[in-house]
Amino acid sequence: MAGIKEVARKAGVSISTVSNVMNETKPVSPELKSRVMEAIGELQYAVNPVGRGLKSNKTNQVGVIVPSFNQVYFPAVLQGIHEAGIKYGYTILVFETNGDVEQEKKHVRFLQHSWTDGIILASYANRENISDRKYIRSLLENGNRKKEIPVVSLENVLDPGIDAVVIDNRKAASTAVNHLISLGHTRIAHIAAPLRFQIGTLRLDGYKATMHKAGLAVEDELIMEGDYSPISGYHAMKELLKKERKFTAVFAANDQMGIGGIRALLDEGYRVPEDIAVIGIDNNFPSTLITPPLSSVNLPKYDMGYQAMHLLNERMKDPGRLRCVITLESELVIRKSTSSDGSGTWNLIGW
Amino acid sequence: MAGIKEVARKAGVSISTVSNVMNETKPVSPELKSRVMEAIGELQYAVNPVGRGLKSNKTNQVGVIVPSFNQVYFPAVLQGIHEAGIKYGYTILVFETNGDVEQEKKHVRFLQHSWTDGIILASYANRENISDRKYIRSLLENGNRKKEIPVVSLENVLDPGIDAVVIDNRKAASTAVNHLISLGHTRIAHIAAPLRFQIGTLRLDGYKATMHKAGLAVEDELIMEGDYSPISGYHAMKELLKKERKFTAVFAANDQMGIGGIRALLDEGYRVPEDIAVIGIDNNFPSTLITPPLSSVNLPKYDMGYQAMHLLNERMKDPGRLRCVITLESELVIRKSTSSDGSGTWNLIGW
DNA sequence: TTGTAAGCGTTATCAG
DNA sequence: CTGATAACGCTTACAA
Repeated sequence: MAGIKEVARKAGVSISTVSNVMNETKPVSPELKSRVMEAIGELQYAVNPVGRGLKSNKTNQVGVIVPSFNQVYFPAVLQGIHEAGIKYGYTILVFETNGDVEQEKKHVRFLQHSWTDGIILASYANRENISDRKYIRSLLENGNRKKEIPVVSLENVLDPGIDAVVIDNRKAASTAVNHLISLGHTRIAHIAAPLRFQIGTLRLDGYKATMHKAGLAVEDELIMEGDYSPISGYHAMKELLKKERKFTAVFAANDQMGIGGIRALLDEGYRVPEDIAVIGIDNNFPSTLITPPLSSVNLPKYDMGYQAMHLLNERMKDPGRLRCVITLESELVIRKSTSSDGSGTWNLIGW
Repeated sequence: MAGIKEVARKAGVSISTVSNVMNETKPVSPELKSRVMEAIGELQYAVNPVGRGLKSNKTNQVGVIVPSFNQVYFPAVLQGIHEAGIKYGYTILVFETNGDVEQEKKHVRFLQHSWTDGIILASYANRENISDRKYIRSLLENGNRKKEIPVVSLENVLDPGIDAVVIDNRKAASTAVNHLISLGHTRIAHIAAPLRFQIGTLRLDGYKATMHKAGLAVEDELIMEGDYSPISGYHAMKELLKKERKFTAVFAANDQMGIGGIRALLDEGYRVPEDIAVIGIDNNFPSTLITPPLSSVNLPKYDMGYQAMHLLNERMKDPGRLRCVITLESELVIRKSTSSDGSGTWNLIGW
């Protein structure tokens, strides 16, 4: 693979002329331009991004940090990021944290030192935690001598100064709970997402507010905390079933826990939805495969990724830009885990 | 974020001394070493990989190109790659092709121009196709002026000269088919993976060979080609059901098509496995969620990724190394889609 | 053991 | 419009 020098030599021009042709930085006479183009073609020349990066202080790479590649959720987000990345000319460096904030910090520091142009971060940092708080501040004041590295947060508003792409978690929870209420349920339990995260507290808030609004009692006994995983939903449901208080419906803070919950109900001999109805949030394809398929609130996963990349691009173009939170819409999807009228088809497309 | 110069100034030494301390390239007196270390700590210095990359012609980045982030298969592979990448000091650039060879070529070319240190590639290129063949050759003879860029192929042996991590596809198919035969099936249909790829032909070969070996007839009428996707399995099964020839079992070349196939059977009123048994290959978690859960042949997805990264690392350390194909083991997993004795539990862990 | 200086491939400045 | 040259941050001969 040839370098700019070879091209210049072959075309009989200076390297600056080649550079100007490549980048259209300055006008070049048609004569020289065509000679350069020809040389480029013959030598299969392409700009070396490392050399350019050193000079321009830009790598055209963005780092993406997510808890897991293997959940059904983030792969879809990643698709959106990738697609938008192609559009805006960025390649994607991926990092998995396994939900460990220390790993997350390590990856962030690495990216900050790497002159990555930006970071998209689905963080597990906890604002209530002093050390995490310091880390979150560091996301704002990071950057090498030359420039700050912009960060876009996925799913939660990490800091008033950090851009974010989120959904209205209270509203999504409310949608789910209202659906259960509309079916006549009054005793509704909740399997919450981790309450040290915004997602957990906001969806819990939405659940409580909606219950109150409908004049229904919120009973702490009927709230169990999971960790997003199916197995945690399974155990949470088993715990709920041991309680004194009886319930006829469960709102799980995500589909994975909802699926685990349904498994627990079936294992204990309950019928879903006749005895106990279940709804989740996310609308992932596995939710359509189980029997009964899980009702859910659809989140625009692909779009979240796409918008995150878009937002990052905007900020990279204009660092002074006002900080911005993009809130995307969610939507109720009724399946048979709440209503026998609900859809029962498997989703066989897109995976 | 400080540069090497600031560190040198602060420590009162030359930049080469700082470099030597960082890289332990040459011995440095304890006196200076400690001064440098202190300066590094105070300034929070970390080597700038771009500058280093320009000089050393190494980026410590590997590109990973897969058909889709969103299938259940590759995310698990990606986890293995990521984990091994951390171990060996490489970060991961990801690219999605959507199964489009043109996109794949584009991404490969990009990586070759980027001075990526290596490429892990799950290719959709077709050796029978002239243009693809040329492309495959270019994987061998690529590289910039300074060095070749090693490629590790995932899942198929692209070229005798390219390292690969694969499974024994014939054997996996044979395992699946033998399982069906052991259950007494004699009329076994096959939903094949795309036959322009090795995976498709090898699994078909395994199917045919195993049938012959058991003295069973292979009937072309009972072989349908899918495209890996669940919906293609659905349609393939519908086609099979229209045939004159009847069958009592189906071997699908992957789980996704197997799932689609089961859906088709249920929609047409067949009982699985009583009327028709189904088995796939992959053993992905969604296969455990459907009713009846799909029997399968487990592929070591995580390990494939890990080994691919490992192999790439070996090659990067020693480009002259003999070319190598790593073949990983697969394993039968019996569920209720073939045998009512099979496992019926949902996999609630790891996703 | 330490420092000086060249050079990696590119862009940008500035003089012609 | 074109070309020579400095500079980006770092590593590495080579000189001291």
